[in-house]
Amino acid sequence: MHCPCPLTRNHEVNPCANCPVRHWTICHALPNDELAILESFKTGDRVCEADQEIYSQGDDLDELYTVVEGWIYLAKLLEDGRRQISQIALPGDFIGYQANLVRPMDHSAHTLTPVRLCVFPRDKFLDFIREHPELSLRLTWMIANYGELGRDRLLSVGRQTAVERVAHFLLELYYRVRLRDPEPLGSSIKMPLTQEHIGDALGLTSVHVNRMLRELRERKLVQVVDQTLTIIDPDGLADVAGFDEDMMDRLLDGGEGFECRSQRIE
Amino acid sequence: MHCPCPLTRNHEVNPCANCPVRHWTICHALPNDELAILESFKTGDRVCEADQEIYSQGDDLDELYTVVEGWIYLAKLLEDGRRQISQIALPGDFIGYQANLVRPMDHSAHTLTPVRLCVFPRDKFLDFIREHPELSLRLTWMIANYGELGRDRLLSVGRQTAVERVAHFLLELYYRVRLRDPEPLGSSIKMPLTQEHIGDALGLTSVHVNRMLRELRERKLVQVVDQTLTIIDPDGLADVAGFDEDMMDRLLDGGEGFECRSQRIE
DNA sequence: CGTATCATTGACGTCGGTCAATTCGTGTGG
DNA sequence: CCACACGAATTGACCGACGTCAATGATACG
Repeated sequence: MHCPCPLTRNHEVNPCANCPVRHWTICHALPNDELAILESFKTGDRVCEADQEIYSQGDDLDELYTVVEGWIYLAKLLEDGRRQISQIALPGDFIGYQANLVRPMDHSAHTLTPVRLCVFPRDKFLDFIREHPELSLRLTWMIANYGELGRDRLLSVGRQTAVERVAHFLLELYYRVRLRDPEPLGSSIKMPLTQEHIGDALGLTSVHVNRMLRELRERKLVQVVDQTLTIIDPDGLADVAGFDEDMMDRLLDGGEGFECRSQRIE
Repeated sequence: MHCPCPLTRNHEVNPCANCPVRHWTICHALPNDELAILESFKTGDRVCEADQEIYSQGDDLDELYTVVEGWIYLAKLLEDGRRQISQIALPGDFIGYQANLVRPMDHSAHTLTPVRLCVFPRDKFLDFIREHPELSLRLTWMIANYGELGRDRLLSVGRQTAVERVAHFLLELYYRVRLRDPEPLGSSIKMPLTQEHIGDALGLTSVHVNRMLRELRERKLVQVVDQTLTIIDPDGLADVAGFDEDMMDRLLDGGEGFECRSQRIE
């Protein structure tokens, strides 16, 4: 099974060298002159509309994706329909990966906006990775990173109050977007999420998310209007969110160095 | 900084070939005749008492550990002391790893019982891994697995009721222990956790955990007495916990095959 | 024995959920 | 151009799951 969206194979149109997310994803591990390695491994591109299921919990997926453009949410469902959003995937994120690649997917991926995906064949992936240690380390970096974000969220959902959770969530999103697009034009970003999405990410109902957003607005910390998130008072918000320095550093660490290199220098 | 427990360097005492967790941890990736690779990389063993901090949130750790014996919990703290346990680490688990190995630890590790750790040097770790692709893939498998367990817990904490959470937690623990020690002697395991630990793992108070344990006991599903967990009705419990087949499979997947091999066979 | 830790239980309070009504914006068809 | 439908946001009234506080046992330990 794979995403039903149309696949384009013309790599010429989007050579990896021009890829907008090159440095936010796995490919960052490759120097310019080795980019061809991934370019030849890549299957092609898929373009999906907003509000579409890329894969569903239970699917036997045969691809892996890098998000090139657009927003996606990853979610797990209980049998009666209760939903937990486990991650908001942004450009550069690598999705569809699981510890065991031959098992059915343990979560779903759903587009929030029109999306462009870079597609890799699943069955050859580990063999491919095995031959390229730098890619392997970079992959591990990314997977470990997603694990950390997940546990940050767990702390938030398990031990923070509703206002704190919402504040935390919005700040995290804000910095993740900013990392990818560091234009200093105001402190606003486009955020294509409904209050129900936010609730499903935080273990709250949309009604209560609404109340918390009102509170944050009245306290002049943050504003969400018309799918636009504006951070009015970053410090005040960080305060409510329980964001410490280290959390901030970790969020803004794109794995630049990235560890296998910075480690060498030590 | 490293764990203050005494370090023994006499590898002769515990050669890797006799290691009890050999097949539950990274080392599983190595065939017998290559075990020496890890044996020479290993720093030594550390033995810690119960109720001791192996490393703390904020520490600059210079080691990495495989749990050889004993139980450990990993936790994150908010500034005011609220605590979220993010993982119960059992023999075979690899702890201390983070996406960025040179950053201060984003969580703490605390022993629940006396513990024996297999110690690796942190600063040489990635260089070491880079040279051994099979280890690298196995590491990625483990890290990805921890991520999945974390997101399973997130679903539970975010979207399940208190009874469901407790049921889920106990079942997960039970199967994780059984995977390592598949003796069929009754359906009991030793579980060195207080009700407060369980609460901190599930976003509940110990008082409420107590009430839920009572309910589960009265419903004849499970019993916790004197640090011993007894599963009375596995199916009934799985029902309450919202455990599906796939979840079970995933829990019982030690990465045997493990994917890079089973993938080849496909 | 005195102290400490954990388990257990009851009384009561509150945070966040449920239900429902209203508004608003957008798109769509007549 | 207007009528209508639809989804999302917003708000109020009310409720219940879980937290808080406190008392009581039970067990271990020095």
